[in-house]
Amino acid sequence: MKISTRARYGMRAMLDIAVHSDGGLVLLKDIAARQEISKRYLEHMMTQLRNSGLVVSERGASGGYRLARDPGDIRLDEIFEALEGEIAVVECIRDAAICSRADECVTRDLWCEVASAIRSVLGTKTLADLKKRYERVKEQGRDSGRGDVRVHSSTGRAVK
Amino acid sequence: MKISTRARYGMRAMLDIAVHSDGGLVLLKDIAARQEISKRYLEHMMTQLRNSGLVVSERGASGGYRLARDPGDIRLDEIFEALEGEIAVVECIRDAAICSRADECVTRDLWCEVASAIRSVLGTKTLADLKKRYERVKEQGRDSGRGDVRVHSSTGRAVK
DNA sequence: ATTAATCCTATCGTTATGGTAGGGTATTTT
DNA sequence: AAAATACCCTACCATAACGATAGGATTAAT
Repeated sequence: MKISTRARYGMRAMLDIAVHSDGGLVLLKDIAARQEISKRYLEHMMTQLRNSGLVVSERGASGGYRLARDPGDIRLDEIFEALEGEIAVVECIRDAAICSRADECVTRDLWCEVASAIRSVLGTKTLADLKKRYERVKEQGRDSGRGDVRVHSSTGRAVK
Repeated sequence: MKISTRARYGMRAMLDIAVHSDGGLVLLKDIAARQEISKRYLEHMMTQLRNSGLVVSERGASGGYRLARDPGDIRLDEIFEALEGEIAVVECIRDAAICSRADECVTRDLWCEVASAIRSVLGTKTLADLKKRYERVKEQGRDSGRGDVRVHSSTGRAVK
């Protein structure tokens, strides 16, 4: 169970637009450069995001992308599902031959709970929240960059 | 983002063993028949579960499988990870070139939250819980089986 | 020895993933 | 008008994962 690069790159691209658009358009070229993602590959993700109505594009010279809505109005599960498809689906929804089995139903309920749990993380946050977090992290990195790194106990990651 | 058949079948197999072993061994053949899964295919999942120390097997005629531990001592995330691999991993954990970027860290934190959410569903339930649920559902099905089908409000599935 | 069970390994077709590429279309700038 | 710029559409490709099947090897009871 992994998160695809499409979802990761796409999420980063959305954040990048939210951060770098000052009301204007953001260039694919610039997103690709900042995020260190192949421009050609990122195009696909932008297409998916556009088809899902999360960004709008303008063509031609000095075209580019911008968010279709206010960052506070774009939930992260929308971004995720645009790139990754429906969250944690179990296919057996309308397969009566399988779903009539009580034990199958029990495990199916479990998978539904898993899907809900994911949605409750991504569905309660917006791009504005992510942007806020980004700015906080960036700020902290600036005034406490002295080389000492605190490590989070459970994840083993650098923290702060 | 889908849950693989391996995980679904394997979880059902574990539940099947929990339900049908009366202290003794459960035959692969019987699990496969009850769960309507190809015996040959289910073998693979049993191998994974055995290698993860969740079931033990006895070979030879009148061999079979049984749970390695008490059902109450087998967490569902253990089963899941045995079949599906580590939950919602992001690969960039020790890739410093990527992780030194503040914005990447922000999205990475998000994926970690997603993983935690999944773990908090599967890690707080045991096979004994699932078995209990199964028996409750089975019980309800027996004394209210009059052809009318109740539909679950949120999932839209038949409950009964 | 026969039988019945798990075990190991290989194979196979299909789909998904990650990524590249060529050429087309729209728009601005010169 | 033409060049430049930027998005857009479609195809392709290599690899890996997925779902499933199969042959034969072990192990142990009868």
